[in-house]
Order: sequence, then structure tokens, then C-alpha cells
Amino acid sequence: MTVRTEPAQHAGMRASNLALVLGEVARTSPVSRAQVAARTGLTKSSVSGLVSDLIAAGLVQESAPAATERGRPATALDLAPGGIAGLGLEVNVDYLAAMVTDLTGVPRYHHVLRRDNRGREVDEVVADLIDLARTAARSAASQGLPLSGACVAVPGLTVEGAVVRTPNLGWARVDLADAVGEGTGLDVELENEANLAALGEMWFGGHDHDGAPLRDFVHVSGEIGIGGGIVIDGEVFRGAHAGAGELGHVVVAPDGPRCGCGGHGCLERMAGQQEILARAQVATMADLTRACEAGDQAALDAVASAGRHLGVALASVITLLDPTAIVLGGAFATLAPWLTGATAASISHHTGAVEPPRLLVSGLGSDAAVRGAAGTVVRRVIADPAAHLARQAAQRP
Amino acid sequence: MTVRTEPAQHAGMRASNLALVLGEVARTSPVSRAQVAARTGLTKSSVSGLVSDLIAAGLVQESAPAATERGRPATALDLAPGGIAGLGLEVNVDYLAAMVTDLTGVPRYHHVLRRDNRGREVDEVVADLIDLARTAARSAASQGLPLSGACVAVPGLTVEGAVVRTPNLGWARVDLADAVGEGTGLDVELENEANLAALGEMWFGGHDHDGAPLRDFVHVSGEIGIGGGIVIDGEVFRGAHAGAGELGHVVVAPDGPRCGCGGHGCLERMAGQQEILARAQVATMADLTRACEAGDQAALDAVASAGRHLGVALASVITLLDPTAIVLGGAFATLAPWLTGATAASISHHTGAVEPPRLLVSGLGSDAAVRGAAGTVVRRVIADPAAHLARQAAQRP
DNA sequence: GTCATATAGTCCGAGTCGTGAACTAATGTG
DNA sequence: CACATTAGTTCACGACTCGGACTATATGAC
Repeated sequence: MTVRTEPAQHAGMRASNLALVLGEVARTSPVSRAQVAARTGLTKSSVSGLVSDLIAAGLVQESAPAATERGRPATALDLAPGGIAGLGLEVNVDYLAAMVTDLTGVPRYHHVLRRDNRGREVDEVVADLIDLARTAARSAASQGLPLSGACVAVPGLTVEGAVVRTPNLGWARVDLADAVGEGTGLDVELENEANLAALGEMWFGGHDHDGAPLRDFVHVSGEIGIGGGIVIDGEVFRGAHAGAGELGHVVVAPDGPRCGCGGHGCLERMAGQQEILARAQVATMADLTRACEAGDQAALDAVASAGRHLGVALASVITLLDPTAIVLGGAFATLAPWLTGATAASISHHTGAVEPPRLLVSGLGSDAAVRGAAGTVVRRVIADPAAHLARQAAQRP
Repeated sequence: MTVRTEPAQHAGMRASNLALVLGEVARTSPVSRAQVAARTGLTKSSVSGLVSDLIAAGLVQESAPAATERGRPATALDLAPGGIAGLGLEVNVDYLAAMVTDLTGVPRYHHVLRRDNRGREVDEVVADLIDLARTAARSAASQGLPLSGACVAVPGLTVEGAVVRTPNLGWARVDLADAVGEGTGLDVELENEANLAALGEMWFGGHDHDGAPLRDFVHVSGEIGIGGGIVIDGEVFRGAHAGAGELGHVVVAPDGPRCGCGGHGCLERMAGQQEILARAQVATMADLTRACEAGDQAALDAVASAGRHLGVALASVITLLDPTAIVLGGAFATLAPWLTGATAASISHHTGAVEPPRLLVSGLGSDAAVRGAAGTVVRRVIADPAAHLARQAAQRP
């Protein structure tokens, strides 16, 4: 029922099949041409031709023949680790980060610059980020990895390469994509940090759902604020104006106090770090974790209360979106031992007959967003290798 | 970034382009071949070939040449009103309905059988529905309209042609698609009534957003229960297990009373018809409307209270999904004059900086779902004319 | 060892379908 | 009436994939 908007032409057919083959290699490598043909439905001859293009482009490589049961041994195909790399960047409230990932998703460079960026001049922070990016790019070059582009994780709303607002960082109208692009010479895109964390979780989190990778889930990232990333059919859902997924501002207490966003009774207002720390009467998240481990009742109560509010929000999310899983990330992952009981109970108290989705805890920690950012760049090449071939051809004719 | 799963072949290319051309004709008819070529990006020669296939299939027709400014006059292309038709059916709590719609979306037959279906034997209701369907099919045949299939609107959850549960009708595990299919000889699909009402609203409701048709919105249908239909990019969003969009069970009062669904403080429990009528101390919706018109304070308060709760639920919907519009249908459309003020105020009280989507009122009344059902059948042909051609070819070789 | 069998991968002719330019058709303008 | 202008058709060409024939390389039976 999808409305088609572009004519289907031969080039598009080839582009689609290149993506199909490369995607199959990425999903199931090592794999032979014959297996790719069988699984995709393409003929062996077509696969041969497509694979040779992908090898010529440096995206796929052949490895040693693997003996099969009988007959001629298959030559294994893998993603070429040196073929291309992606640069992930992250601006956040209390750190900047950069990561380079190769085609296979393996991190090849990672650096975090801890510093509170609230109150600093925007230009200064951007300059630091560009420095970080340049250093990462040099590292990639020295490893022989051509960077295909960069993606910056931002803790707020971004539209067309510009930061529109970041509630907890205080930025507004910053042309960050252009700035980083000029500073590094790369194609740069911006994306919400919570969305990228969700993608990082999907690609690198190792969570499976009945053996199949997670493709329809909601990722909750408890940083300074509470972010949400909605993934539908393997893709981030952004809504009509890129504002979707703001789990932190779902109403969990209709008669509740005013939130920084202007609304009332938002989840972030009731279960954000500020509220939890205040209730637990501790200063930092590290203190809170220690207090919980020590069995401090105020701390445990504060976390459980946050868990209950989180459960209310998630009950509405489940009712509206019907995901297969909920993944708790960031601070909520750290607090999981004392949080998930209250959250699960609250979810089941507020949802009825519906069988609840699985409640999972992220293992990626605070790297999820940068990894997702770097992965986004790489996945773009995997999803559309033809565009990459065209760029290569244009560069060296 | 979409994961491709099928090989692109020549037939698929043609199928895609047939859909592209037919879609353009459907959207902008009357339209000439030359205009279609210009708008789709296909060449004139390709369009010629594709159009002649569509005309041969009876989906498109030429009408009288329309004089243009200069040059040879264009021959106008239109959807052929007699080409194909869709049968929409609806099972609901207090009525059954059938509608036949032609390719252009015009209703050609409509019949509603009012009767309370709660407590009746399922088989009896199904037999009535099949009777209704047969009568509608005869009417279509007498008008020379070949039915391409049928779609049944059901007030509950459906999975793969079976009704799984209908909270307000009490059905469970009914193989309705098979039953109606055998009774009528048509391909039958099932779909949630709220989702079909949303589609009906999109296709026939006449709501535009800045001149462009609504494609990302949430439709709220206040029947006996409160249903929701989420439309993303022109398609219904169903979630992982077809349970998405259940707006009626979003939490609006975390400490609220138990709902029939097993949850607590659901919207339907706080603002459903039962609750409103009880608060207003009237027996029927008609009475309620009269009381509101007469300025009865209890009635007005009851409706306003429902409006506030609805606003809480919608605030969460807006935060999570970022739609361009909210459309109120069913009973909420009838009550709109006394409801929307409270709802809009509640939405803005609970959402912050986000600019709220437009709050629209449906004009389709209770026909939205049947129209959506009939439209679904017809749209399926428009979205994939190649499949229809293949079926035609198979029937008369 | 040799031959049958099985599997992987390549090659090449055939078929499909969009492209693009040349062509025909039909109208208004000067 | 010539000419410009736009609509639609025809046809040679090229870019694909398909499918079967063919080559390459293994295992296992005898």
C-alpha cells in the first residue's frame, strides 16, 4: 500500500539488488554466493555480477574457501573491514565523544572528553567537538579507513542539520551539521541522542527476540533528561516534525507539578535524575548507586517511585505502540536492580489483557548513542551501496 | 535505510511503475499522459505503454480531449468508475453495515442494519452479516461492478483474518474472514474499526493540512468504547502484534479505578460513554446531546470532564508520536461543541513548548469505518494494479 | 585410481522493460 | 497557410535479470 513516488528504472533495480546482496552478506557472513542466491531469490548469475561490483568497491571481500559437505567448496564472502568507516560524534550535557566504526560495526577509535558543557559558549563547545572529530579522522586515516561521513548525536530536537532546541544544554538554532562539515570535510548529519542510542542498542546491544534481532521496540535513555527512541520495523520513528518519542514528557501525573518543558506532570519531572536525587537526598548518581547497594531506604524508595512513574508512561507507550520489547538504557540500566520490579508491577497494573512486552536492560552503557551514530553512517552505505559506488566513481574517473 | 527483502526484477519494475502511474491518475485526475510523465519522471513512451495496460484492464479510461493553451489537445485520463469496486462491511455493537464503493471512492450501495448484537449468538450475527454482504454483492453485480474483495471492520483486535477479542461485543476467536469468504466467494480481510475509520477520514474526510492531504495523524473514534487509529505516512500503524493505537486504554489517571481491560485509570474508564452518561445522569447519547444543547450543567460538566481526560491522553500521544493533526470522530465529533474547549486546554496544559497539532472534527459520522473498509479494498487495487492484472489474466486466459 | 555425484561459480543467449530521439497528430498564432 | 507548440506513438538501443549450459572442485563408492 506504499505510495510510490519515484519511477523504477534499471539503475534502481540494480541498486536495490546490490543492497539486497550486501545486506544479506552483512546479516549472515560468512556466506557463499550460492547461499546469497538461495536466500534472496536472485539467480546465481545475478549474484555473481552484483558481488563482483561490491568486491570492486571494497565493500565485500572473499576469504578462504570453506569446505562444505560435498562438491566444490564455497568461497566465503564477508564485509570488508577496511572498506569504509563511519564517524560518530556526540554532544552531551557533561561530555563530548567520538567513535570510528568500520563496516562490520567494530569500534576502531573511541575517545570521550568529559566536561560540563552547560553554560559554556556554544562556539567553544563546537570547536572542541571539531577537534575531537579531526583527531578521530586522523586515526581512521592512519588505519587506512576511508570515512564515509559523520553523524552527531545531540540531546534534543534536530531538523535538517540544525539543532532546534536542547532543553538540558540550552542550545537553540545551531547549524551544527554545517559547522562540523566545514571543520572536517565530511558529510554530516544530526540526530537525536535517544534515537541513536536506540539504534545502537538494536545493532550492537545483542538483544534478540526469539532468535530474531529486535526490530520493534522502545528504548528509554535515562541521561540528565529522560529520552525515548521508538524503533518500528528497524527504523527510528520521528513523527511529522521529528519530535516523536519524547518519552520524558509523557503525562504520568495529570495533576502534577510544572515541568521545565512547560507541561505538567511529565515523566521527566516526576522520575528524572533531579527528582530522584532530591528524594534520595544524595548529590550524584554514583552516590545514589552506592546508597542503593547499601540498602538505604530513602534511596530505594526514590528509585522505586521513579520506577512506578516510568511504568505509567510505559503502559501508555505499550498501549499506543504495541512494541515487542522495552529497553532501559543510560541511568535506568544502572539502577535496574532496584527499578525494574516497580516498573514491571506498574506496567501490569496499568495495562490489562495485553501481554506485556519484554523489559530488557541495555548493556551498552553511555556509549550507545555514539555507537549508534557511527553505525548510522556505516548502515547508510550498507543500505544503499549503489550511492556509494557512484560517489567512488565520481571521485576517481 | 529500508531493509530490502525481495529481488528487484523486471516484473517488479513494471508493477511499481504501473502503481506509480495509476496512483498519479487517482490523485490528480483528470490528467494527460504527458502530465503523468512529467510528474512521475517516467518518459512519455513508458507512460504510454503503462497507461494502455491500465486501460486494457479497465482501471483507467480516456475522456474527451481537453483543449490546452496551445498545441495538440490532451486526452484526459480518469479512474474508470466501473473498473472495479470494493465491499466494505462492519460488525459493531449496535449495528451491521455494508457499503460498495467504486474505484473513484464513490459509494454505490449502502445499507445499515440496526440491532444490538451484544448477547446474540455469534453465528447468527455472522449469518446476518453474510446476508448483508450478499445483497450488497448483488447490487454491485446489477450495476456492472466487479467486486475485487471485501474488508470487514471489527470493534476489536484482529490477527490474520480472525477476530481475537472485541471487549464491547464479547467475541473471541472467530474466523470471520473465512466465514464471510465462504459465504460470498470474495477475498476477505479483517481490520480494526478504529483503524478503518482513520483511513476513511484520510481518504474521504476532506481534511487538508496546508493543502496537502492528511498523512500523519491520529483518529479518535468515540463509539461505545474509545478507539484510536494511528496513521503514519498514509498507512495505519499496527505495532508488532496489531495492538497499537488503543487510545482508549492510555493511562489518564494513574490512581484511577479499574477498567474493564484489567488496567487502571484508562481513558475509556474515565471518559467513555458509560462514564459520561452516568455523570450527566442521562440514558442515551441522544439525551446527552439534547441536555448539552439545553445548557444542562451536569451534562456540560460531564462532557468537559471527559474532554479534560481526553486531553491528557492526547498530550501523551502528541509527545510520543508528533502527528500533524488529531481528528475527533464518532461520538466525540457529535459532542465537539462542548468538548473541544476542555480538550484543547488540557492538551496545552500537559504539553510544553511543542506546537500542538491541529484538533479537527470528523464530518463522516458513523460511516467512517465502512467507508474506510470499502476504500481499503479499492486502494489495494490502486496500490498494486499489477496484481490485479495478473488475477484478470488468470481468470480469462 | 577412477568414476559418479554433488555443489560453487561463470558465461552467454534470451527476454523484459525503460530510454531517448525521431515521428505523427492536432491545435493555435501570425 | 506556414509555423510554433504540445500530445502521443514508434522503434532501435541499452541495462538489467533469467535460465540453462558449462567449468571447477570437492566427496564417496568401487
